[in-house]
Amino acid sequence: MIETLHGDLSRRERQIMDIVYQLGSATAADVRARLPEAPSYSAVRAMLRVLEDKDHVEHRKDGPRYVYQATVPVEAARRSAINRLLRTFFDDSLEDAVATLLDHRPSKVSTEELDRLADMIEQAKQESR
Amino acid sequence: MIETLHGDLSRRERQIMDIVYQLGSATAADVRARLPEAPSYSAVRAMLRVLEDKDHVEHRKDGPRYVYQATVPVEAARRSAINRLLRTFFDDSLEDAVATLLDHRPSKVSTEELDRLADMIEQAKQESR
DNA sequence: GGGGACGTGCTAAAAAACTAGCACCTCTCG
DNA sequence: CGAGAGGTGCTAGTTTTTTAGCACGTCCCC
Repeated sequence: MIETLHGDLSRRERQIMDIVYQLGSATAADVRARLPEAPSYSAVRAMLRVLEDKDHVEHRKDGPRYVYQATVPVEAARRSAINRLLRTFFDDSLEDAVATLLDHRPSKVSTEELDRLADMIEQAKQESR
Repeated sequence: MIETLHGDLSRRERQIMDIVYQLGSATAADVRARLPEAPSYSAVRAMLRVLEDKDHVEHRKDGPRYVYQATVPVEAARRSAINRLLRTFFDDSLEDAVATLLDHRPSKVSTEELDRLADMIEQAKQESR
């Protein structure tokens, strides 16, 4: 059975986890700065504590302050997120997903980038042989 | 400013929207059948009504029953979801995302599929010229 | 035609999420 | 040293989400 990592997070919790993953590690202030319609600082801390309770993040001390990071390594979280995306929006079709990706940000996809993508695919072919 | 479509959904609402997008259209019973730790049928209906209030879904009648579907077309939702994924987990790097995709499901990526992907990239190159 | 299966709308209440505020701790630097 | 700036834990309250149940409508078919 496919279990969606992070599938049971509340709205705020999800927003916070996104930020934590994006930043790699973050203090309560970092998180608050990026939170849409940011609540009180105190509220952010409380939620980080809850997330720690639920084992979604952990903290280390940096001087007086806590620096949080996800307990689940970013690679695993990526996979889970991709799985969800593919399943929800692309009927599990890798091809369709890549098509949308390419189609999606034409300005940002440079020729060099396309070359590297082509290389990656070529290499995947070699490996599957 | 980047606005994350569906970024303000509650936990259940998000789960339901995922199902609605996945199925294309769905009745309350359909949704309930796929909902993790499914609540009562009645609860599901209530939440669909709330989602309709918020304009995230709309319904049409099929005989006696309501068939729901997302108001935001699936293409737009895809883009939004992809944006979020790239930003959160791949530092907006298309390349890294594709790399993870390829790496991700080796068994399911057939040679034929790789060929088609290569074609797509080739075509993107042409167009960017 | 009428009973059952399966719909719906609505309401009220339990549960979860979200929030602010207070008391206290810990660094920094004049 | 000894404020002050900026940390933290906790607790209590509000708001939102999530839920079940009831009253009623509609279709099907025996």
